[in-house]
Amino acid sequence: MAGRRTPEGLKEVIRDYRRDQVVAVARRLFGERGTTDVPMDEIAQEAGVARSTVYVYFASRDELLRACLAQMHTQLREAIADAWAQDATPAARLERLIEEMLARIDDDPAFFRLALVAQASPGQGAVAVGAELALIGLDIARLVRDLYDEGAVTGQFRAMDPDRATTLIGQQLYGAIAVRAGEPDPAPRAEAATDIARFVLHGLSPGWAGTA
Amino acid sequence: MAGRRTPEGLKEVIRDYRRDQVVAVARRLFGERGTTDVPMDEIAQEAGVARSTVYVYFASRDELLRACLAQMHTQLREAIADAWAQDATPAARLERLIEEMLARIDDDPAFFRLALVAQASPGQGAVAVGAELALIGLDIARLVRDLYDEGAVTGQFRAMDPDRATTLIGQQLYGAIAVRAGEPDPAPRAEAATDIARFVLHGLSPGWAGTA
DNA sequence: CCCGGATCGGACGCAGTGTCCGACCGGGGG
DNA sequence: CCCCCGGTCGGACACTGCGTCCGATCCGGG
Repeated sequence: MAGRRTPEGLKEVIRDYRRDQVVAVARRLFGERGTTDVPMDEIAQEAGVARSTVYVYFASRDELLRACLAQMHTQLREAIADAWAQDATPAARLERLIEEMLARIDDDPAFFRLALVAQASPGQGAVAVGAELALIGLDIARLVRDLYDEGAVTGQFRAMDPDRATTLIGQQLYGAIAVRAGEPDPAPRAEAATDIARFVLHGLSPGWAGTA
Repeated sequence: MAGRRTPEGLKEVIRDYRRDQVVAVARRLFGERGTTDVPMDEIAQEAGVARSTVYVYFASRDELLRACLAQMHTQLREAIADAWAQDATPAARLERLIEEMLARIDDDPAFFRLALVAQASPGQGAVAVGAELALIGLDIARLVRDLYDEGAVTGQFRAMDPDRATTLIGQQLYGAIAVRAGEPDPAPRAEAATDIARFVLHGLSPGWAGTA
C-alpha cells in the first residue's frame, strides 16, 4: 500500500469526502429539526446527491445517524486530547477538560443535544447508536478517572472509591453538558467552566467564596 | 354544579379512568421500545380499545406522549412534596430530595430515560413536550433554590450567586438522574443518595472522607 | 472508441399516521 | 315498551416516508 494506489486511494478519498458531506448536512438538519422529522429526501437534496445514492453510503437512517455521532465523537476526542497535555495539576486539567467540552457544545449545540437524546433512547437501532455515544462516555470517564487518581494520591482530593468518584464527577459533567446544550443563551464559557470546576472541587462548602 | 351532576361527573370519571389506562400502557411501551417504534395500533390493542378511540382521547401521538409526561410529572411532584416537610436542615432536605427523585426513577427507569430524551429533542411537537418537562425542571429548581438560600443565610453553604448555585446543583441532579435511568443495575438507592448529597455539599475537598 | 463503476431518478411495496363514517351497544327518558 | 344518543368499534381512506430495485446516464481511463 505504499503509494502505488493513486486511483484506488483517490476514490477512497472522494468517497469519504462525499460521505462526510452527507453527514455534515444530516447533522445540521437533525440538529435543527430532530432525527425523526427530517426525510431522507431532504438530506439527499441538501447534500446534492440522489436519495438512492445516500443509501449506497448508509444502509439506513439509523446508520446515518450513527455516522453523525461518530463524527462528533471524533471531533470531541481530538479536541480534548489536544488540550490534555497542557496542564499539570489535576484541578487545572479538570477545568481544561470542562472548558473543552463546553467549547465543543457551543460549536454545535443543537446536534449535541440530540446526541444526548440518542444515547438515552431505547429501541433496537438505538442499541448501536447508544454504543456510539457510550464510547464518548468511556473516553471521558477514563480521563476523569486518571485525573481523580492523581488528585487523590497527592492528597488534593478526598479519598473515596475511584469508581464512585468518577461517576459523581461524570454526572456533574453530563448534567452541565446537557443543561448547556439546551440553554438558548448560555453563560460565557470560561466563566462557566471555572464555576463547574470549582463546584466539583468544593461543592457548597463554605470558605471557598473567593475567586481562588 | 353542586352535586346534581352524578351522571356527568361519573362519565368524567370513567373517561379519565380509561384515559389514564391508555396513558399507562403507552408509558410502558414507550419506555420499552422508544416513542417512535411503537405503533398506535399496538397501544390501542394493548389498552383494549380501538385505535380510533385513542384518537378520541388524544389528538395525536405527540399529545399522547405529552399526557404520559404529565402523568409522570404529577407523580414526581407529589412524591417530593410529601417528603419535603419531613426534614429540617438544608443538607437533610437535599438528601431527601435526591433520594425521592431516585425512587421515582427506579419505579419506571425506562420511561424516565425517555422523558429526558423528550426534553432535549427539537422539532415542532417537542416544543410542547419540552414545556411539560421544563415544568418539572422548574418545580425542582424552585425547591433547590429555597434549599440553597436557607443554607446560605445560615452559613452552612458558601455564598455565591443563588441562580448559579441552583444551576450547579441542578446539573448534578440532572446528571445523576440521567445516569441512573440508563444504568441497568444501579447502586442501592439510599447509598447513592448519600453519596450524591455529600458530593454536592463538599465536592472533592479533602477532609471529608469520613461517613459524616 | 468503448468499458465499467458511480450516480441519477423514478417506480415499487410496505408500514404507520390521522381522518372519516357507518354499524353497534347499552342505558336513560319518553 | 321502544327510541334515542353518546360512546365505541372496526375498517376504509389518503398521505407520507422508508428502503429496494432497476434502467438510464455520466465520466474517466484503457
